[in-house]
Amino acid sequence: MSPRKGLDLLKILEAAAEIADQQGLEQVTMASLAKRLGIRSPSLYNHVSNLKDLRSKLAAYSMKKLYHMMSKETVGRAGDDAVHAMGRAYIQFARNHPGLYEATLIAPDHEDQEAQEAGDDIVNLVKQVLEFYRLEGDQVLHAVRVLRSLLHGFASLEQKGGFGLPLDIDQTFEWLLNTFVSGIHQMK
Amino acid sequence: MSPRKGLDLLKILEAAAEIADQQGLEQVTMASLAKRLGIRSPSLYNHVSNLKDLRSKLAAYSMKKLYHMMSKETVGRAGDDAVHAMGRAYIQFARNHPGLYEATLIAPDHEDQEAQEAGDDIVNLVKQVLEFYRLEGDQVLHAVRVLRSLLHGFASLEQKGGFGLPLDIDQTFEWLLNTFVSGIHQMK
DNA sequence: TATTATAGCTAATAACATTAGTTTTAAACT
DNA sequence: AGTTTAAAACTAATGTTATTAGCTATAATA
Repeated sequence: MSPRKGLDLLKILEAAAEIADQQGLEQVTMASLAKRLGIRSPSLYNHVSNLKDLRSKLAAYSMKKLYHMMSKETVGRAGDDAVHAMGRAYIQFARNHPGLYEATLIAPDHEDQEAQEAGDDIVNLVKQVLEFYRLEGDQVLHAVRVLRSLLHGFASLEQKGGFGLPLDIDQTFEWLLNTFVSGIHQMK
Repeated sequence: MSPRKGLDLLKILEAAAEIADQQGLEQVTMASLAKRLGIRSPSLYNHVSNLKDLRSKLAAYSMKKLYHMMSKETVGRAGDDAVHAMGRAYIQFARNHPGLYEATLIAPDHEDQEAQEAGDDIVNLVKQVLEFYRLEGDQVLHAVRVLRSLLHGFASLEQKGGFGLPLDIDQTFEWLLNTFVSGIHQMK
């Protein structure tokens, strides 16, 4: 009836994001995405070069959203308070957007400039928050890695249902953040 | 020329494990596995009921191997020493068997008894190691979750190339374990 | 108004998982 | 030893996927 829908990359990624969050990242296929957009799957190749490219673009899209969430909650805060706020924002994002969170972990294609940058932005944000503690030399970078490991590990295990035990999960998360900050203070 | 090869589930899983470690978990398909075993893919259905079942069985297989590595390195050790040894064993496994490590994270099918048990074994092992610290009440369970989060987060990020920075990764890992144990001591 | 780049389309191919139905062999039982 | 049988292999076929090639129509531009 009407070729030429007003499709652009953003609308495509939003549709992909919905599928990912509702049905899981692996359900984001050229076929399912085309169906949701009301077009035939070969038409998608006018916008992305293949499935891998789509996933890479979705990764960049997701990381930007995550970065936005994290930075929004971190402004006006510092030290332990900022670490807690940032951590909660991270976990909240993973809970609200399970599919997009998965997408943030897609191995960053070294070709893809945009995905690369989005990842760097997040690292720099965390680094900025941890500057507060005035760690020496490389210590800040180690701390960034450790905090990322904690947050990602927690989010990933929670998402996969890895915490089978009937024990308050939010309490665990507070415990986790406290462990980290007390570890940081110790390092000095 | 010769139907009736001496195939059994173990040999099939070993072949699947090789593919996973060499080419990535997503490359473990009915087609590639059959080719490696020298049979046609429909024949695999005499041993597993479908691809999902194969992946679930591979998950159980992987968790058993991981458990074995971890427990082997933990006997005869206690406290901080045991935590470090266990942590190193975990990371070593993820490095030596990237595909199998991915497989340990396959969402445990609630049907699959064996995968369930293998997961419980690991949790119990970690718990046993942390009993040393004589934490109160639910604290041990929180600690188990936090340690798992740390280890998994680190392994996963390292595997995905998430630590882009040119900074010694083993040093980060020591930092991580130290943070954890110092956090634990703090909790008491 | 004529041109052109592009966003959609259909048709076709190759890879995959899976099912149905068949053959063959190794073991189990007369 | 000879017969039966369950299981492990097979071929053939179906449906889904990603992807490429080539066609068509339309929206923007000249």
